[in-house]
Amino acid sequence: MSHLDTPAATPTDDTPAPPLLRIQEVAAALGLTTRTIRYYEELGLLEPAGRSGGDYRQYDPDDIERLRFIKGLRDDAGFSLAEIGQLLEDEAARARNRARFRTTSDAAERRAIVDDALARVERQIASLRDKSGRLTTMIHEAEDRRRHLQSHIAELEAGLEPLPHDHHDLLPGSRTRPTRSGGVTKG
Amino acid sequence: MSHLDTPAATPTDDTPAPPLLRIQEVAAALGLTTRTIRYYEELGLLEPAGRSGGDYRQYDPDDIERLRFIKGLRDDAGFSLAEIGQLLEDEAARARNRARFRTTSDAAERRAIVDDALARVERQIASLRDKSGRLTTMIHEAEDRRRHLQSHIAELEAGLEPLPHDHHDLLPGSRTRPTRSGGVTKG
DNA sequence: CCTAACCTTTACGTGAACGGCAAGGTCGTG
DNA sequence: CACGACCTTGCCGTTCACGTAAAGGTTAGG
Repeated sequence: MSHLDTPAATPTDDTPAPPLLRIQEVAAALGLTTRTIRYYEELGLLEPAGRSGGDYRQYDPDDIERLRFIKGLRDDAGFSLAEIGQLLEDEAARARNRARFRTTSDAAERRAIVDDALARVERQIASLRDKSGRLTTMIHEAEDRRRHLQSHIAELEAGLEPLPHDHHDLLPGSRTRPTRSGGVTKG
Repeated sequence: MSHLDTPAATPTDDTPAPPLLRIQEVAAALGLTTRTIRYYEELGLLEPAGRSGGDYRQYDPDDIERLRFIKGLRDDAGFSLAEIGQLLEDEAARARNRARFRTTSDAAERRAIVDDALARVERQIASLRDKSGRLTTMIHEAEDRRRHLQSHIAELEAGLEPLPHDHHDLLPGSRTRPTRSGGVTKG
């Protein structure tokens, strides 16, 4: 066993000892700030795998995954941190349920536990699908506008008269609208 | 009031004179507050169709549509009001372009204007699709978890031994996780 | 052992997105 | 014309999601 490529596995322990990262390494890897990560911990969204002798937070790959998931819910799905807390709490409940599941042998209770887990996951899915569906509607509306423009371009390319047919905006804005020259920057 | 259901169209004007609403009626119809609507106006996101003699804001159906669009971008897509301002500014640019379009007869310029409009709309679509795609990914992950649970239930219903096969979490959380008993409510 | 770079907690500051109140004006119905 | 319900602007307060600085402890390298 001279060609060991993984650091040094004690003979009595064959688990590869996961690499523990410090907070800034995690932050850099995920595009977050250390403050943000500590804030999420303060809210109870995650807890680092461990602490060093000098109380340094130590994060393992699971922590990274969890943080990546949180970031996804925040950026991609646009959930508030409170909502994310709910979703994660459901996950935690699932984990606890699995533990209980393994320690009981009552068939009915097992059934109840799994049913509960299923209900939780389906709530998550419904929540996500709801958002996705409404987003899709908005996309379709935008695509309608694009289709309209493209047919307009086709007319131009054919060298036709641009008869002012109904150009049906999905957004009003025809009647002289706010100039918006300054942008949203408020005073 | 008599049985006049549409206000009163002056004989010289055949456009049906759109119904003008006051701010609270609009707010109630859209599930917003009057404060929110005024705030959006302060940010330049919209401007009421007109004012009454006593400076009351008056909103027409186009305004309602615009507000509904804003609310959609905020709630469904999770955009910030600044981002929404950008998207609306694109819309405003489209409107201005249409005006320019109708006052020019230079084919090349017309082409340029429509091309610009198309580019803007495609930016909007890309922006929305990006969000939608990432959301869809998250849905698939959740569905994977559900499928797994369902197969688990099937096993139980068949009365099988629950051999602890790989239950592959997409979220870690196995290693004793934060209790989260208190919720996210911060002190 | 010394030092720079990193970490810790504590705490106050900030921008976004409103909530809510005050002081006064307007609208419409009796 | 009175009166209640609605509106106006102005301004300060609040919650969320962090930013940032202070005062000190830890870790890795020379």
